[in-house]
Formats: sequence, structure tokens, C-alpha cells
Amino acid sequence: MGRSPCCEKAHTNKGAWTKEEDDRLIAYIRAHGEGCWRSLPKAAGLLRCGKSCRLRWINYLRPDLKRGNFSEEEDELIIKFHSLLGNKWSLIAGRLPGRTDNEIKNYWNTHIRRKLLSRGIDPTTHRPINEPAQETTTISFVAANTVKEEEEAEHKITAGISNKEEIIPDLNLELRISPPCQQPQTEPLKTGGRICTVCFTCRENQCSCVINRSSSSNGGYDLLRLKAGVSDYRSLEMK
DNA sequence: AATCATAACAACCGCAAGGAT
DNA sequence: GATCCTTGCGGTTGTTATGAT
Repeated sequence: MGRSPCCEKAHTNKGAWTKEEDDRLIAYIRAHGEGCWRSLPKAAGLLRCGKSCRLRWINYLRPDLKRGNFSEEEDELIIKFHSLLGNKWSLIAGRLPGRTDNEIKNYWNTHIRRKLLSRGIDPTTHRPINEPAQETTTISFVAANTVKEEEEAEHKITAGISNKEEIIPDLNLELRISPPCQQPQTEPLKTGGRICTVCFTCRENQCSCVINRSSSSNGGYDLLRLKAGVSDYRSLEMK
């Protein structure tokens, strides 16, 4: 039994949104709020699939979007966060109020990549392009998906088939920040779009710790402490 | 003015995670 | 525990705008 399609493709519009569609979507969400994207199109009288509605709202119609050009400071923030988080656009977007993951991803690909290249920096590794490869230790915030994958990775290392950098390539650890806990962090920061809710400080699911917790209404943890008033991201010292 | 190349960005697609049953 | 459904993410594509020739 196959997976059912996300929508009935024969009766859905595709491509650019019209003003009328935008208005309908805005009006519906204003009246009923976000959520249940699958049933929203029908309820709102839109011939679109739920996914499309969600994307349009999140990337374009949301009232809190900043729009407009990125400032020089935002550029540097994106570069900094990308060096820490890699292509985790949603995590980066979460730290740039008013910006969406799609917007940042596009901006990265069209502007920042070139900007870094012109500075002689590899946009993937954030290292000087001409710098010879160094022996570095890498870690990843993305855990292996399954025990089996972990075992396979372990097997590859043991058998000399691969090295850790190939298996866990997501994050270069040439930085000097670390979570305050003493024990190794084993829980993933995020699993498939869901933010892990284990506190880095006290390691409890529903902690009362306020050190790393964001004050924003959407929850989440301010690992880099930007929301908590440490606005000078330059203090996140990196090599 | 016409044509082509490139940039910018909106939108789509496939996939995976987690919840519900 | 297995299966299905919904949502969200990241990569990619398509379309439009802009600049160069």
C-alpha cells in the first residue's frame, strides 16, 4: 500500500500565487490561525495543496517578515551561523528575526557564497581556499538516524573503510564554545525538523533553567545566547 | 531594439521525523 | 510494533528581472 499523495494534484493550482489567493490565505489564517495545513486549502477555498499554502505563508505572507535587503550585520551573522551549523537553514533563520530559511538559503547561494569566495574563503568549510588540509576533529549535531546507521559508521571506522570526517561531516569543530554540562551531549539538537527539548544546562526535558532558554513565545533554546542579551555575536570566538 | 547571460527569488519536490491509530 | 498521516526541512528547479553585448 503506497503512501497517499499530499493533495489531489489534478485539482490544485501550481506556480505563482495570485493576489486573490494571497488574500484568501491571509484572511483564513487571521480568522483561524495557523495549523492543519492539509485541510486549510479546502477550508479557505483555495485550489492549492497544504504544503504550498504553508510555504507561501511562511516565506512570503507572514506579517512579521522583514523583507528588504540584508544588512552587512546580517551577512556576517549568517556567515557565522553557517560556520557553526552548516546548511541548517531553519536553525539559522531562527536566529535572524524576520528572515525565513528559504530567504537565507537563497541569499547564501546568490550572495554570500560569492562574497566568501572573493575573500578567498571556502564557503563550505569556512577555511582559506589555499590552506592545506589539516587534521581536524569534527563533530555533528545531526546524530545518526538509527542504531543501524551508527553501527555501520562504527564498522566503517573500525574497518578503515572511512574516517570520521566522511561519516560525520556536518560541523567543523574549530570553535571554542561548548555547552556547560559536563557529560557528553548525546541527544541530537534536532531530529527531522523537531527541535530537541533537552536542556543543555540541566539536561532535563522540562527544566526551569533560564540560562539558555529563549524568552520568545515559540520556545526553543538560545544556545548561542543571542536572544538573551548577548547581542555581540563577535564574542562567539572562533579560530 | 534585440538577444543572450546571469542574478534573484518564489515555489516545488522528495524525504524523514514524530504523532496518531 | 506496524502503519499511516501531517508537518517541516533542505535541495533543486522554474520564472522573472536586470545587465551586457
